[in-house]
Amino acid sequence: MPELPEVEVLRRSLEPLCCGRRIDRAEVLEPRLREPVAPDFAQVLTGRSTEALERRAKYLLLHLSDRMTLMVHLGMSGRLLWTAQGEETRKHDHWYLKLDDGSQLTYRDIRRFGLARLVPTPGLARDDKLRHLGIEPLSAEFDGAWLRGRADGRRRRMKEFLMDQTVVVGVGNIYASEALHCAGVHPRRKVSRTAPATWDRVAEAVRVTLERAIDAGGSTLNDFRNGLGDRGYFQVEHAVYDRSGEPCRRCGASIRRAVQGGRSTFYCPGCQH
DNA sequence: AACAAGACCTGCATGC
DNA sequence: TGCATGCAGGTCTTGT
Repeated sequence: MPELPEVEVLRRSLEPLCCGRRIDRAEVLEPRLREPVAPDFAQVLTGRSTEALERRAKYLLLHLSDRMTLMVHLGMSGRLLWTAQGEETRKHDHWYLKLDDGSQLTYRDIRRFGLARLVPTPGLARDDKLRHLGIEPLSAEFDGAWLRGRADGRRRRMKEFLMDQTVVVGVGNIYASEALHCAGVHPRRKVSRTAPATWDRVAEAVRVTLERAIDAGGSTLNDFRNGLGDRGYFQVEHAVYDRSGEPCRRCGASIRRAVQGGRSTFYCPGCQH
């Protein structure tokens, strides 16, 4: 579910609600996430205050007092939900924080592919999850020349290349398909010897696609919600994702589904080359 | 070294 | 109604 736009939408919705508060209480209900939630999770969090909520790639970084950061990844089905008052916990609620205004931040994740890890803030950039991450696609340094430099001499295909988090972060299965359609580039195209002008189109398409998705509140296929439980609406603007058999809005050809790297890829055979 | 395939987990849609 | 199969937004490890 959550690629860069969804995580950014979540960050923006939560930031004003849960920063600048004291954590009165924390509780872990189910520690078995992708990696076990640390035994001292609740104890470390309790009493600290929340200072800022940052996003790096698909990770949320809740910076706390006393140089501690809570790093959260939503996996495929994770949600962070803010409620003005404490709520009964439900099935698949794995941990929650109670803040000093009576509000509550709950982590819910049906598939438990998510992650919640406490990391000392000074060493954050060297954390093994963050250390190898590539460039932020919405940063000023991200452009066609940068992508081309990373692709140099490789035989990889375009879609796998864009989804490689050590190259550029935040692009997952939906937005790789969408951005490549926007750029008119076939997902199976090899990255080697791709013309500079094509790289410029790809980089611009990634940027524009992600920004539009953020503006639309992200894509809600099944379960994505922002911090307030609201759906996103970018899925209705999808050009190719989950539209196999439907006509391309640009050229009218029938959208195709293929399997690439074990994942569904959607593309238009008429206008992607 | 690069790449595909499998693993992790639950729920849902589909077909018999 | 039940049961079996395949599929889902992401990493991470294993095997070729």
